[in-house]
Amino acid sequence: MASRAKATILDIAREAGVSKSTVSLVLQGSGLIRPETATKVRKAIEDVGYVYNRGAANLRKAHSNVIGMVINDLTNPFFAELAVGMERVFQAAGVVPFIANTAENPVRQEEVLKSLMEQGVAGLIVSPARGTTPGAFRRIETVGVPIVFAMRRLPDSRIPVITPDNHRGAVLATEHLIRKGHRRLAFFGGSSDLVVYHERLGGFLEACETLGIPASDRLIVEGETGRKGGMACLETALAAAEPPTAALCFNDAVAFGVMLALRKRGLEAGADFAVVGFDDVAEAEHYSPALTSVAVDTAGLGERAAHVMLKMIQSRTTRAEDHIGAVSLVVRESSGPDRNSQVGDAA
Amino acid sequence: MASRAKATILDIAREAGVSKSTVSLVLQGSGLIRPETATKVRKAIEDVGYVYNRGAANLRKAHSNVIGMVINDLTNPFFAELAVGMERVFQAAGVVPFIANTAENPVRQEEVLKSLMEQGVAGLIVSPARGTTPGAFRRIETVGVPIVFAMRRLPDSRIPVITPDNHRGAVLATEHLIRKGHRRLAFFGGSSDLVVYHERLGGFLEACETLGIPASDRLIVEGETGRKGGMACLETALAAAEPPTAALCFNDAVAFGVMLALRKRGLEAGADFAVVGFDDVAEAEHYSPALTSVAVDTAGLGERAAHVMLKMIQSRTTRAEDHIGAVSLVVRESSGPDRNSQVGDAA
DNA sequence: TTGATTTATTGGAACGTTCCATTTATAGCG
DNA sequence: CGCTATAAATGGAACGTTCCAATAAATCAA
Repeated sequence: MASRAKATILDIAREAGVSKSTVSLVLQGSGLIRPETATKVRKAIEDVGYVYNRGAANLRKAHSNVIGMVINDLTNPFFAELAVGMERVFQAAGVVPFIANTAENPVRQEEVLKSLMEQGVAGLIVSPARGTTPGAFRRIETVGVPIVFAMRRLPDSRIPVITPDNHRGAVLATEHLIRKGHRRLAFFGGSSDLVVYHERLGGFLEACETLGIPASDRLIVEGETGRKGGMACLETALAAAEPPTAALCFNDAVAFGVMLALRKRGLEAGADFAVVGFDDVAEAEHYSPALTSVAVDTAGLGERAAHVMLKMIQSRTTRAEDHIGAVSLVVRESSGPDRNSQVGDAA
Repeated sequence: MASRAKATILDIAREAGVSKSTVSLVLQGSGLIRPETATKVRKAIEDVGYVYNRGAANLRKAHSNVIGMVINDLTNPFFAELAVGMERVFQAAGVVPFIANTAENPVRQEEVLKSLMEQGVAGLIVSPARGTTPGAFRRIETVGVPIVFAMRRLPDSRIPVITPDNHRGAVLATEHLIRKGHRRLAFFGGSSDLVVYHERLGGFLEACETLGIPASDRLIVEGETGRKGGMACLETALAAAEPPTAALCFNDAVAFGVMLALRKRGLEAGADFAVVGFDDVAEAEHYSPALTSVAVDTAGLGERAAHVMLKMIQSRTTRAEDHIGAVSLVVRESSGPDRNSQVGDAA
């Protein structure tokens, strides 16, 4: 069964008693070949244990069927969900997505992108690593391979972006807290080298402004974007002279950290301190107390990104519109009313 | 800067005034070329916006630098951690891992494997989807591409496996529960089409046997391997005439589900019902109550798998030893003593 | 029958690399 | 100087496909 050297189209041709061209046609499912011949060829393919060499094929065809997904943190369930959404639509389109992880490391990202390009991908969907330099994608752009950014954008680049409406999400969440009677609010986590950070913080500030929370009653604590960062933020905040009674967190991971730190101090999220997260990962619903969070329809954004990519490939363009996904606030237990206030209306 | 058609080695040669062979040598970092020439060539490479065509190169070289990681469920943080461990060692070896998700779907797995093979991967690390047919990898084996299984094995295959010591882990966990005074024990979640299931269940049963828990006091509830499955298991168990007071769960996800269901009934894990998980995902430590679990050193297993793979590639063999990773029980809050028993010693 | 048309099949050049066997230039030695 | 040894650069064949143009075989119209 298993011949030593790997079988090629010529081996199949010999085995089936036809020409290599015929085999190639069969491989591509051309309707030009007589059904009986096709069957004969297919049998030969099976017999010699052939595996198609896409590299060789691409040498002639120029258009490959693989696209690269470059993700900055696979261990964040958020990005895994995003990947899953994309896969769904790519699979249907007969495109194979290869995922690569950059672990939030620009150098690693550079390597990964290089490798993907060398492999001849038809397109790239990227959630850029923090600290990506503005020129990191210029090379790829000039070559003409379509790129779309997912979830994160770079300061000023012409590359299309698929992202949730961060500003609006933050506004919704902040309004919710204020309506619950909170008057001293904090924004926890994230750092200003991320564009998303400015968008979310911007929404927070705007809502404060609109609903009359003076700057002196707002506390902004930058920090890491994981659980640890959230814990640190809470400690910092509670050490303040007039500590806040509620916080909007940069993302759910930070929120989980905050809740953890509260519990360590014998306080409970919701009753003693209101916490709102961002992203609404699956875990949020199952936490205790369940986390109020801004739902961004992660898988949906993934699908959208994939669609945009397919369209770009098809129309051989490198430009596309940005897409800002709708968001909604999912109110759960972690965002109770201010215990000292008598307002607390329903959502 | 950006020429229309994509630049090849010949364009560089023309630009730099050398032959294509020289360019090729430079590309491979050969020491045979004069440093000044190399510099000249490198400049030309930059100028024409060249991207290396690995497909064409592999046509001659036969050995590629990419390996495929095929993972059955990316959204399970457990597998993401595994992937991260692998990436660490591959990166150091100059190998690029491409990750593909099968979403626990054998058909999808088939497609993904085919694609990876066509791409000419040097090796494959696979955590097979549930329901994988025994013959699914025969094709790849006969071609001679090295495969290693991670975390899961197939009923009888000669493919090397990297897996934690599931049996021992289950024994440790079960002994722990019995020492805490529990006498009616349950095993929750998983199903018998998974080899892991039999290993873990086997450890559970052995420990029960050894420490004198009669079969009549053991309850085995199969179920899905996620949160939902865990919730269902608990309901089933509590409906029994003589419900168990403690459970070893197939994995942490099931355990989280059980804890959730307990909370819904106003019970607390640890105080009212002991719960032990398996895998010790990062989340376990941060849950409330913190989950007692069998730690399997996920990232370590990933690294090990990657090392085995590299060795196989290097020695062009398709065989390697299995590797059973050490496990340890991490005792946290979710596994309290039986409230009706007076035993409850320390770990 | 002949020529035109359709249906199946085929040879060969091209794709962008690598690598062997050569060639050319440079240096070393007596 | 001539000769060999070493260093640097090069041409050409090969890798496994695709696809165009060409051929061969079968069918049809007149």
